[in-house]
Amino acid sequence: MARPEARPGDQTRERILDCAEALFAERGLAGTAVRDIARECDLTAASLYNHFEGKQALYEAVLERGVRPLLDLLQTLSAESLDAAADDVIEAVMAHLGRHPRLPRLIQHETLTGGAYLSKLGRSWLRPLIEQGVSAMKVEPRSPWAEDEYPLVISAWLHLIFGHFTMAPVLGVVFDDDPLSAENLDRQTRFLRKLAHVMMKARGAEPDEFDASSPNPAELDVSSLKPEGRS
Amino acid sequence: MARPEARPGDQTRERILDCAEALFAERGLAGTAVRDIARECDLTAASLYNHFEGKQALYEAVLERGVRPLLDLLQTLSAESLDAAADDVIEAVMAHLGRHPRLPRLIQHETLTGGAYLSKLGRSWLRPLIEQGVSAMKVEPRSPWAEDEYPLVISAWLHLIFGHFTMAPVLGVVFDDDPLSAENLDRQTRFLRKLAHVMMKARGAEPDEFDASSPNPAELDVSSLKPEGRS
DNA sequence: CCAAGGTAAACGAACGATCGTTCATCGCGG
DNA sequence: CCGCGATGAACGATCGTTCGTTTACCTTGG
Repeated sequence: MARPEARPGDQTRERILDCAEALFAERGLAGTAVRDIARECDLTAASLYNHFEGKQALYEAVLERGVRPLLDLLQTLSAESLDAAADDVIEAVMAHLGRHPRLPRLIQHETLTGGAYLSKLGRSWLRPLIEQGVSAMKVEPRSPWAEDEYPLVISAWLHLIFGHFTMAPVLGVVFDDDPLSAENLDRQTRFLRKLAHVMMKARGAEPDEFDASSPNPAELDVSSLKPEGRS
Repeated sequence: MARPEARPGDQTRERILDCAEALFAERGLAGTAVRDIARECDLTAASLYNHFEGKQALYEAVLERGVRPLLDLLQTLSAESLDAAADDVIEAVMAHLGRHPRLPRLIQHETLTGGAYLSKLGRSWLRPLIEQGVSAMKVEPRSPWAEDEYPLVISAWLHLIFGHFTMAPVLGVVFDDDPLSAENLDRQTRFLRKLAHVMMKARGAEPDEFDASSPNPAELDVSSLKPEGRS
């Protein structure tokens, strides 16, 4: 049997990654000093260079280690059932992010600062996610959404799920309650499930009142769509 | 005659704020050097200290100048008609942010790094926004949402609108198209208007269909999150 | 009308602190 | 005894900020 934990080096490496992830998620790449990471895991800055080539390499290792499991999770979900119920995806993703609440912040930092890792992030992670979501929507097309709106719907879900984590600090101030507590995460998950039902299963109802079911909404003039004024 | 442009000082000050806003929104506070800001507006770092007390003061001035008009806009909207149609709010906010696309990024940076300005941001800006949204929802209660879900609904709209801007860089990579172009901003605005109709005007319908199929351990104390602090 | 004086703003130079990184050395387990 | 990993010291670069000086313009007294 290969001893699974016989390599203390990797153990140290993992510990460094943990501390770096915490600080990078909180302060971003530029706001985190190598010496701070070292101090956080009872090391010296020089020691980190025995395990990583430099600050940038450490940063990308943190991102890679964080993003990979999420990517795997989504692939697993789509493999099990292509028309995986939105419920299950929401449940699984929220549970995963609840266990790794720093990940959305890491990704949001990288997105905002537009680092070198951003294009890889978009192409190898977000693009398949969106494509997968779009094709899942095509399986069950009875929804108020036109096919060219599917990417917007999936992007909206990205915003809804990630926003709960990236906005958590300021929402915590507003509600005087931590949005990332187990209780509130569960609450948000149930809310998103309900929202999914409202969004997807909504009766076509009277879309005519609002949208003339034009297949090409690009030609509509926004200012002309004033469905109701106060009377 | 008082010459209207007899004060080049304020003009310079405004130019500094412009450059600082651009760099802070792109790289964050820690990632932006005072010398970079100075170079951007053809000045020397030393000159900036004739107009601002320091880097932190400049940063907060940028935030203040950016947030204030948005706050005013929302107050104006709620003043005109308390039950201001969600359509109008979406339209106005998206138009404003489209004209100031750096603002959501500034706020997101501040939220992520949790600077000193965050609590003021939450209390004086986001809190009234959410309270205003919640009370607007109470005016027209025919919607699938329970009253204790109103804060979640408003927060969701925050995520939907801000997300489009903060995620723009990575979404641009995915779709190979700038989400902040006039065309795509218009498209997103129309999408959000439609989503508002789907969310608000949807049949209250059968939540039983949803709750019954839910493997969720019943409804815990959903009323625990405080929609309003006072009691 | 001009000269003297005052003031705000821009600048080059420099400060100490901290940044990421390198390197020679040391300690310790296999 | 060998070798990996932790270390303190030190490097040049860059950070935010300060200082003394210069420049340009406005006011004011004669």
